[in-house]
Amino acid sequence: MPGVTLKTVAKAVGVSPSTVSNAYNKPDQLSTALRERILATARELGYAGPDASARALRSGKAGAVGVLFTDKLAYAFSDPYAVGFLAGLAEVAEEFATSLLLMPLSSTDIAGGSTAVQQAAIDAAAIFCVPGGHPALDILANRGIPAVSTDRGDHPDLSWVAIDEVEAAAQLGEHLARLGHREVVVLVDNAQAAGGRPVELTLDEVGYTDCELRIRGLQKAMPDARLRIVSGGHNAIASGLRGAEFVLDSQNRPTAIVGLSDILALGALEAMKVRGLTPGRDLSLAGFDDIPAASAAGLTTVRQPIKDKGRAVGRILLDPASTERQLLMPTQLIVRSSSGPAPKH
Amino acid sequence: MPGVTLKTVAKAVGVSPSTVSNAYNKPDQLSTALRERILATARELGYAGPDASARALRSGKAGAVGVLFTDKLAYAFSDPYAVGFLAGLAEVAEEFATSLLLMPLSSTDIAGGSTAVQQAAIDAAAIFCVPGGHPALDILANRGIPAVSTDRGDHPDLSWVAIDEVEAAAQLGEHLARLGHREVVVLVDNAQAAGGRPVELTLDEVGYTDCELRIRGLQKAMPDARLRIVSGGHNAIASGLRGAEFVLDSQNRPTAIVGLSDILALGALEAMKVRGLTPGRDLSLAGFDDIPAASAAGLTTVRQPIKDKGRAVGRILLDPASTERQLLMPTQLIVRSSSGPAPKH
DNA sequence: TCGTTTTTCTAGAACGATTTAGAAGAACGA
DNA sequence: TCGTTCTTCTAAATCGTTCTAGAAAAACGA
Repeated sequence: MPGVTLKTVAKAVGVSPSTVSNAYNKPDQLSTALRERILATARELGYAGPDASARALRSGKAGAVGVLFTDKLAYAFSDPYAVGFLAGLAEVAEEFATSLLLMPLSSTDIAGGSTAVQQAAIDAAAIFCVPGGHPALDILANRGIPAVSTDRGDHPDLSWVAIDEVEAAAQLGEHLARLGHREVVVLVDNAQAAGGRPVELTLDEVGYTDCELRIRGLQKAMPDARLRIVSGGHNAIASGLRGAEFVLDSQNRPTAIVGLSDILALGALEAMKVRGLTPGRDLSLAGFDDIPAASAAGLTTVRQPIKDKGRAVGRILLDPASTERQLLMPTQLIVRSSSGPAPKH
Repeated sequence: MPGVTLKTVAKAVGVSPSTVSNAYNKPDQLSTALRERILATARELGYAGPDASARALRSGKAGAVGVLFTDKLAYAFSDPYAVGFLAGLAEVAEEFATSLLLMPLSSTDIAGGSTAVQQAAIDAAAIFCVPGGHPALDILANRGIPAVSTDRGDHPDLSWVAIDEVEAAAQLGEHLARLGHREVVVLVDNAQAAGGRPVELTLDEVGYTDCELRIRGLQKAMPDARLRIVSGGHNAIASGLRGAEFVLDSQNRPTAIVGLSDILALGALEAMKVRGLTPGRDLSLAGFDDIPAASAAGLTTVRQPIKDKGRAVGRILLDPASTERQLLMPTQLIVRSSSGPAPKH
């Protein structure tokens, strides 16, 4: 068994371990000749450089920021919105030669303490659409790991990069109200419905803070409308489809459906297609996020600068020069063909 | 300065550090009463559980697998194909409560030794479309980290999950040959052209093993055709656009363009649109991968089961029960409207 | 020439846990 | 009652670095 360590190399060259360490980390602390000799010997011995864990332990820097995602990791990748965030974050991470640690958020065994959030060797964390009271957040706080969330939290000292959810949703609500919609169904991401059949929820049951705020925004802008909240499962096309089916095949059809993400709205769009309903004429449909597919589908939606959001989170986390701790990003209502006047009856 | 460690807790409870460690890791090694007492005291002191780096150092397990991506990380997220791979991999990682470490592949400072690949605390690595002789691969090998590649390597003992690149491309080549195409341009991902103007390359200059193999496959199936290799930059829509512009605006237009990824082909599609060219009639266009957008665009392409590829890589890396080390995945030629008979002149 | 600064290198103590081997006491069967 | 087997807990070594303080040698200024 070899087990070539820094010590091995040091002995082979005939210097102290500190010197070998310096050869790797502080090249200006030793003569070039010696450094070359050390590096050469290291190569010869098959030494792959300082061990990552040991270095992390001693120096206190892991060289990675953690990313905490809603729900299952696999789901995150099926939403271009989440991917866009990641792309922005990755851009900054790359700039600072930092890795991104994607941690699964499995809720089992939290008490025992062997979740990824606890195991993870990270210097900081980006929190993407994680519901307010999630235990993982407490764990992070406990570990003293600086974190930036994509939702405005309750604590005034928490960092975030977010949008004004209420206002953004209100813009959309006004648009729909002006078009005469009074019967509206809001499609949300919800774990309860993940198993099989869609469920109708109350505002309290919604869970995600941002979803709740968006619904409040809609309510604010459409005081005369009846809002129903429905979920067909996690944030995925199929969930939107199921949720919309449930609604469209029921007795009291709404005149408008709002997906709280474009992905959900696109699922609803499929359900409409199957039933021969034309969006914007027979029924209005709107989404949230403005992912690329939304424009192709002619979906009315609320655009958020998601990649910028990712970049901003990255900057706060990694750039010492960045002093901003809380950032409100702009949103924009994008009206397309999927929304139109409510049909008279 | 607090610095609550395992020792602190041990002292507070009045037991040895080992016992506290066991309370977290081996609950059956101590009485339930004591364990509860330890956990309670830990909570009280604000101890967040065993330090990740220290644990990783001592136990030799980091609880994370690294992911090595072509080019810039940010680029990876703009290709649904890469994202699909990640989704499959994440699914398995989640199952094994393992995190995913996305490492930037910046090529600077390789000699010095402070690249992410060296810094990273990982147990294994997934290698996605990294060119054959890349230094990062040597580093991994040196560190003794088990790795699985998405390309068949040269070494017989390297693990991989791949497709038969030559055969897959040959299928497409036959299709085009049958349609009478003799003048073909192949669009490839290439760093040389990243700066600005598109370049025409020889087969030797292509670099990525899989790209090279695909071109060979095309050549094999179209022995009578003249193949030109062109790149407009990295793997992105804009590069495909630039590459196609270069080709379409030149003297000798081809009758068919093959993008070695759908993303590149979609870029070419845009260039065609601008010029009023109808795909499949004025000029044939084909891609590779079959990403979701390809079907929407009517793009002829070669489908690979990318999510399965990710899952398979994950299994080999994480599942001790998996014995398979080398896996060939099936591919399928998907003919859509973007390819048609070569126009006579 | 002699003190002073700079360069180059080293000793030894952390960093915060896990592991191995084994001690002390309780429980057990005869 | 005595030996044996569990159960419960501990002491000490170890993982592979980096860091702090400082020593030895070289270079410098006057």
